[in-house]
Amino acid sequence: MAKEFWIGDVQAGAHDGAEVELKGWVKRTRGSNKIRFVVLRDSTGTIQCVAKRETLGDEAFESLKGALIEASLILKGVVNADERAPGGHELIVSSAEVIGAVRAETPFPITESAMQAADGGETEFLLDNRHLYLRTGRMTNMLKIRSSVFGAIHSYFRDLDFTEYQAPNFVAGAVEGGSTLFEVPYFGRKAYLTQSWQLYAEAAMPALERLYTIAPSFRAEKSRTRRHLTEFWHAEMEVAWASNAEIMSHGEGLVRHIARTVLEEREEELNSIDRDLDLIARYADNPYPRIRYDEAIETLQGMNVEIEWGQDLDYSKEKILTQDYEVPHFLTHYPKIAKPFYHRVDPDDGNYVLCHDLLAPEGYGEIVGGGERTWSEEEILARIDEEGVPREPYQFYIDTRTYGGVPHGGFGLGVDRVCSWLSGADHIREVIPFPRDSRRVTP
RNA sequence: GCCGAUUUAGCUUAGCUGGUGGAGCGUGGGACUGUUAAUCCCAAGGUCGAGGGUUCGAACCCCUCAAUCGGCGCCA
Repeated sequence: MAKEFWIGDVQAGAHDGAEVELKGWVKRTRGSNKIRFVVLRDSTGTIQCVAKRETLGDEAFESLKGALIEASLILKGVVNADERAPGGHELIVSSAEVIGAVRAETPFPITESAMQAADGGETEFLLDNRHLYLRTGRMTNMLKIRSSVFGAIHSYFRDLDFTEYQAPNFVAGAVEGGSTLFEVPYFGRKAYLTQSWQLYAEAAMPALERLYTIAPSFRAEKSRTRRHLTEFWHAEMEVAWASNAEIMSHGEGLVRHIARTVLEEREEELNSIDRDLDLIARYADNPYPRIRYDEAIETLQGMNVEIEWGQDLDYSKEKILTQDYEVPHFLTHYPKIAKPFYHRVDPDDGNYVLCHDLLAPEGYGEIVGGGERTWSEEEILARIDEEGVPREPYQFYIDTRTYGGVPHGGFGLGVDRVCSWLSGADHIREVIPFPRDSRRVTP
C-alpha cells in the first residue's frame, strides 16, 4: 500500500527506463480516442502519462478516459525521458486503475478561469472552496514555504538551547487591549482566547531562562487588511537577563535564519510563484539597522507627514518610513504613553520604554514586536495602577516579580506575516490553509 | 467602527441611450495515434444577489436589505 515512487524523483531522472507505479491525482487530460495524455500530480510534482488504447485494452482505456480532473489513479509503466514531455519525463502507461473517481455531475469546481481571475490572490469562490484550492500548485507551494518557515523557527531556537514551552489558550485576562478579546463561555464564567503567550512565558522564565513557542494567538480585530487574521500563528520567545539590544539581535538572527532557510529549501517553489530570490538573499545576508522612535518622527516630519511626538506609528506612517528600506529596520524606544504597562521604562529617560518593532520592507509592515519587560515588583505595580488596569487577573504575573524578579524580555513574531512577506503574497490569507478573519470561519 | 466598490450559467465574463441575455473554461456526445491550458463540431446549463418601486416594457433607472471584496484605525 505504501507509496514507493514519487513524481518529483521521476522528473529528477531517478527512474529513467525503469518500471514504476505512480499514485496521484489527475491535473488535466487531453488526447484522442486512441491516445490519452494524463497529467498526473502528487505532492512532489506533475508528470505527463501517455496511455494508448492498443496497449491498455478497451476497458482500461475507457475508464481512464472517464477519469476527470482530481480523480485519483494508480498508473504503472516505464519512465521515458522525452523532450516532448513537460518536465522532460513521461510515463508510458501499461496499466491504469481509477481509485477515487470524480463524477461528471460534480466536476472539480476549481477551474483555470477561477485561478486566472484570482491572479495569484484569492476570490470569494476560492475562499469558499478552500479545502479544494489547497490542492492547486500555488497553494501547495505556499504550504511548503510555510513549513520551512516553521522549521527554521524551531531550529533557530533549539540550536541556541532554548526550551519549547506551551502556554494556555484559555485565559482570564488581556495582554493587548481588552476590546480585541474573543470571549468564550466557560462553565458559567467568562474566559478568553489568548492574544499572546507572553504573560505565561514570563511566569516560566525563572524556570527555563530561554524559552520559545509557536502557537496560535487570537485577536478579535475587525481589521480588513492584507496583514490581519483573527487567528494567527505567533512565534514568541522570552529570555532572562537580556537587554532590549540583545533581544533585537535574536529577532534579527531569527528572521535572517528564516530567510536563509527558505532560500535553501524552497528555491523551486519560490520560483514557481515568481518570487525574486535576490530580495530574499538580501534579507538573509544584511544586518538590520536600528532607528530610535524620535529619529523616525523627525524623518517623517522632514517628509511633511503630519505626526506628533507620542503618537504610535500607524501603518500609513510605517509604509512611508519603510518604502525606501531595502532590508527590515528596527524601530526602538517608543514613548511610554504609546505602550502598555509591561514594557520596561528606560532608566535613562522616563519618557521612553525599552522596546522594538521590526518593520519589513515592500509594504509588509510590522513582523516583530518586543522589548524588555517591567521587572521589579515596585515598578510593575506602579505601572499597572497608573494605567488603571485591575491587579487581580494579573496576580500570577506580579508574583513573577515578587519572587526574585530579574531583568528579562522577549518578542513575538507574526509567522503568517513573515510567510506572506517572504513569498511576496498579495494577502496574508494566501499563506495559511484556512484563514480566519472577521467575516469568515468557514470552511 | 469608518470610507469605497462589486454581485449575470458550476467558474470567468460581454451585455451601448431600457426593447426576447452572448461567449470562453468545465461537463455530456462526436472526430482525431504525440498532445503541451490540445484542436474541431454539437448539446445541456440563466426566475441577471433578495425584496419593492418607476415604466407598455427593467440585467440596465430609483429605494431597502444581504453577501462579498478593497482600504483605514488597531496590531504580529
